[in-house]
Amino acid sequence: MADIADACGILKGSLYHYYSSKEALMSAVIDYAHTYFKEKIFSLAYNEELSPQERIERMFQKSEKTLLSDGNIMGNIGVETARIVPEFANLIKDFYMEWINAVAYIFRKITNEKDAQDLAEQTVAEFEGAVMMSRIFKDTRFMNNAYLRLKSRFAAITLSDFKH
Amino acid sequence: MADIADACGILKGSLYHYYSSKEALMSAVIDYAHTYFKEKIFSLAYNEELSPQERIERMFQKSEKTLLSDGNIMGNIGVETARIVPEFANLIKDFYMEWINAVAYIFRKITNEKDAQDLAEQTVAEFEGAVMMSRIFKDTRFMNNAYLRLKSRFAAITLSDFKH
DNA sequence: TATTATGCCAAACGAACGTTTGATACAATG
DNA sequence: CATTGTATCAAACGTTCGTTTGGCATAATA
Repeated sequence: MADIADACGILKGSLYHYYSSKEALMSAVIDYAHTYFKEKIFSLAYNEELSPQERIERMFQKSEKTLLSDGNIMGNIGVETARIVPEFANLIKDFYMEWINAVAYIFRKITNEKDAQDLAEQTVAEFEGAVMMSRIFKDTRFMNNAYLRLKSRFAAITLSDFKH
Repeated sequence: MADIADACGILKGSLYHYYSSKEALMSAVIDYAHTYFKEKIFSLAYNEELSPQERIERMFQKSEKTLLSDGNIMGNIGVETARIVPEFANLIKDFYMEWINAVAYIFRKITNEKDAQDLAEQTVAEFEGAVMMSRIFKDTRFMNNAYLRLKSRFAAITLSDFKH
């Protein structure tokens, strides 16, 4: 709370004019990030004007950029905080559920239901792992490579004999 | 410190008989986990009595079991704590570096240097991401699937035309 | 046996934490 | 113009946190 107040240029106590507790503030932060991803990133999956390949590429390009500049809030909370404050666990779960759903929606354009779900779960997990490694090694190579693998995996399925 | 003392059945202050500070205790925990992985898991990579396929399978089977029963300390610290206590960042980095090196060593048995390194980085990142997702969704499916993918990916490369 | 070291307790310490209170300045509203 | 609401401050509150101190048994050593 002290750090946030400092960053806002107000005193610690003044934060309670806006939020009733630390947890309420945290919820608002999670909600903000969730809404941002929903509107700016997940929504790309359902933009029927773009090809499936374009959708998936833009989605993860934008995710990459956002996570690099603004940090990976959901990942941090998902790993650590949600275990201590169970109140947040479901918010995090919903976030990743929506992400996986969005990716699965795109994959369903090029393959069957079951494979699409598996590929979506793999894609999001792989991406999150790569983000974590990029942070640990201070090297975006992990993220970049995960993105390149996703792209070529997607292209390979598109070119395969599946007819939608 | 209070929680740890409780778990040990002693008073908080008595912990300072064993460790000079919270950070010293934390370092010992990291070191313990690192040594455990080094001796029980990473070492499998260099066991020349096993086939490459057996090595990689046992390695990730054991990792899976350990992370499930004892938790993913390195992942937690890597994501969150290391950012706050930079003292730990290098310990975490070393741990994952050794893990990647061990996996790369196995991959080098079945493919070239460059691909082995990339595949090792992918494998560890993918696995860590899957562990994270398994925790968030309280569902080991993510981890299991990551393991199955690794297995078949490894088998596919083994069967390909590379001659070592 | 006398001495030293070990493991732990009981109690307290100062700093940091999340939070509350009462006051103040200013803006908006009736 | 009087009143109400908004944004902030200064100060304090009670807890919790990591840590220190001094003492007391028991075990190990000389």
